[in-house]
Amino acid sequence: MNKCGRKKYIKTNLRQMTMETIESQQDGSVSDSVAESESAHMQTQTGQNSVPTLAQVATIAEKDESAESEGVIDSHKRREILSRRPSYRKILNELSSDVPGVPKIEEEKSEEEGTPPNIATMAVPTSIYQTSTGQYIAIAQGGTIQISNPGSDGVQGLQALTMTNSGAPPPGATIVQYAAQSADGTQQFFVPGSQVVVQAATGDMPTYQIRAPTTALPQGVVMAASPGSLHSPQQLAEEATRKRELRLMKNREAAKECRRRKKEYVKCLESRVAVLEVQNKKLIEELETLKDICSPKTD
DNA sequence: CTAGCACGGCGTCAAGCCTG
DNA sequence: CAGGCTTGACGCCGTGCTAG
Repeated sequence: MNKCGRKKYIKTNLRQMTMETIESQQDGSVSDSVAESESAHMQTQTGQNSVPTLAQVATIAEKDESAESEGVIDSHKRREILSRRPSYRKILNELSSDVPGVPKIEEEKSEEEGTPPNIATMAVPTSIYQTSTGQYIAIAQGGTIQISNPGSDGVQGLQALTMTNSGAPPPGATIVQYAAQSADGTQQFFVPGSQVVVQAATGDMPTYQIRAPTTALPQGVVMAASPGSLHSPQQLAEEATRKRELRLMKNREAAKECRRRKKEYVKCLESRVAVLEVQNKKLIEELETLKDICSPKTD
């Protein structure tokens, strides 16, 4: 087994091993909502997609281990076996609803982070962005853009703009009318994910690049200013590339978030294991005490 | 010092799930 | 049902540790 394979094997079985540990802790009297919720999900999924039960997965995993030691791995088969566990967020949230003290994974907090609380109370925006000059841009429902300057005692300098295509915009044809002037003379508009859309150098058609706000290095994403007017094969190819880059960027962020949730989930399970081990130990001691009481030695 | 190993993180793909 | 979201799997890379 090469190192990568070993690593992947460990990673693949980490969750399953954790679940087996917990399941061994679970003995009817001591409820374990993690295992319950997971097995519940398993059962629902088994009905739909023939996902094996925990025992089946364990058995198959053992077979996998032996097969892998021989260097024969059917990754596709393993994918099928291990595919589609319930999401960490779902499990943890169910766990937190069952067991007080278990932290919940927030739904989506990326946009709330870094946004002053007083911004949220001034309107009902669908999105809030921050410009390079520290201003906040709130895009309200209906396409109205509100621009504000954060002051020491609240929000100042509220401005409102409308998007040129507000109303019934064609898909993907949003035109930003507000931009901030950056140090290098380009105009920037901030988008979610701590990145900026920068107006690129002049050409036949205005283009935009997605950059990190602190650096001037483009990430190779070129956005057409008016996708609705694409006709030539080159433009179509650029649009396809742009869509792909956007998808990759989103998936990159999603993968990061997923890993963060996974780590949180594993931490939660580990702490739960620790609690249950203590609980189990206490129960065993109690059982021994009761045994001694019920069957005193006859000397 | 260096090769080898273990481990963690990241980007990407693919497939299932969820939701409007 | 289409499109977005979620997550397992895989390959790659960087880092730290250790034996030679």
